[in-house]
Amino acid sequence: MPEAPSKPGRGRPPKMSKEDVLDVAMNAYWEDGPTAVSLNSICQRAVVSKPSVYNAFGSEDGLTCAALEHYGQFVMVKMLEILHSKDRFPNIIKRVAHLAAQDAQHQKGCLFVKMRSEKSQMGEKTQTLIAHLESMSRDAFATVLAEGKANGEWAGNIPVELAAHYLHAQIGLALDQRARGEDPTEVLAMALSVFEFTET
Amino acid sequence: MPEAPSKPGRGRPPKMSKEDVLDVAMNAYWEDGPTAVSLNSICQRAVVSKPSVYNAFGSEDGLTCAALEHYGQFVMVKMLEILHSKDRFPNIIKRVAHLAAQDAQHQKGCLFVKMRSEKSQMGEKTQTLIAHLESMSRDAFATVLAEGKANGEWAGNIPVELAAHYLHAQIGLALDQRARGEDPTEVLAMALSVFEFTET
DNA sequence: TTATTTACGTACCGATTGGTACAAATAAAG
DNA sequence: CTTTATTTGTACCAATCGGTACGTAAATAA
Repeated sequence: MPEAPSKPGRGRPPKMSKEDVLDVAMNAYWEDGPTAVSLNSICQRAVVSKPSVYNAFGSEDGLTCAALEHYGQFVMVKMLEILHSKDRFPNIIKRVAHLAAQDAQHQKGCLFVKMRSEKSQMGEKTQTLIAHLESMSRDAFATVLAEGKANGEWAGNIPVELAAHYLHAQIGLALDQRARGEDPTEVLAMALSVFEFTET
Repeated sequence: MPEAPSKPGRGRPPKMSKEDVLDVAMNAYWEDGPTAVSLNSICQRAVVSKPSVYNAFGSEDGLTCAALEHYGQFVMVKMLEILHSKDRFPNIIKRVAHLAAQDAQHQKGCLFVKMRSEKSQMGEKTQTLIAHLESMSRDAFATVLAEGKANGEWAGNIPVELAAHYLHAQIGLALDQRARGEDPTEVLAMALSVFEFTET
């Protein structure tokens, strides 16, 4: 009974672990690309029958959506933690840049970024979750920038909304570059230099 | 006889126009995404039989490769023309940014960028062409930057190689944003400001 | 006319897709 | 033990995928 002991249950005990399947699905989508991985292949990799997956997730959209939620909970949350930490503004920028450009976990890129770039091919629920994660991420960037501006740790000569959009886009670019095998370190540093330099 | 009158031909005259099919394929890949469009659907849209397409292009890889080449010849070339023009450096940057961020032709984004981000799912020949277009584009950026530096129209306080990589990446980001329905104008302007500002 | 060459349309191939019907298996509840 | 509830495994479904075999239409060459 690998699943939660929520109910002693009446029927045959489940052999499948929802968590295991989510791990397998998340990594498969993450590594090979969301549209390149079939539901069938996930069943094979997780050694689980298809009806079990449908019983647990309802549809392919349900599985991809759950896998993306899993990713948000266990991977993206680390970036949000940095953004919500009470560090100095330049340090937060530095730590976020390092996480995106250097951390070994994002060698394959970012599942969210990959799903977003193919969102038109994703299911309905997954598209909704993508939009939700997008606004959540952008809000977190905006908060950091607003605080940095209030504390005088950032010149703030750029509207907070635009700067947040910019930061979000540059981090996404770095993660996209890593997915392609590039090292985004220098390009990202160059992009983020607009927060350290002043106008002429 | 829609095809070139290269040879009076002996057998039955071709009904299919290679150029027409390439136009249809290019726009289909461009609009819906390269991996979202099947060879079958292209045959339907172009009102051409599958054996004709195979006769002309050999395989799906041959078709996608030819479509990307078509795109390079008729769309990407406009960017290269700007880069190779003998304009002043700031003007060239401005014109390139406008082409990527404002031009109506790139409302669907950029086929090259889309194929590159799904290159692992593309055929062998297509992957090779992607790499070729990539280095061609980066070389063009490097040339412009080197000339701008030589003419004193750009501070050049950044290595030309890195600056070219950066420009290439930012233009790609803008085109990716447009494909997602965003307006990249402000973000791109912010990214390119590193060429106009000086260090503190 | 006859033979040859070429491209066409149809109809098919095996593989794979997302999704499901159904019965055996296995537990608790009566 | 019987009933009921639940999950499993197998085996299937129609649709679509990339790719092809094959006979026919339509042109020139002889």
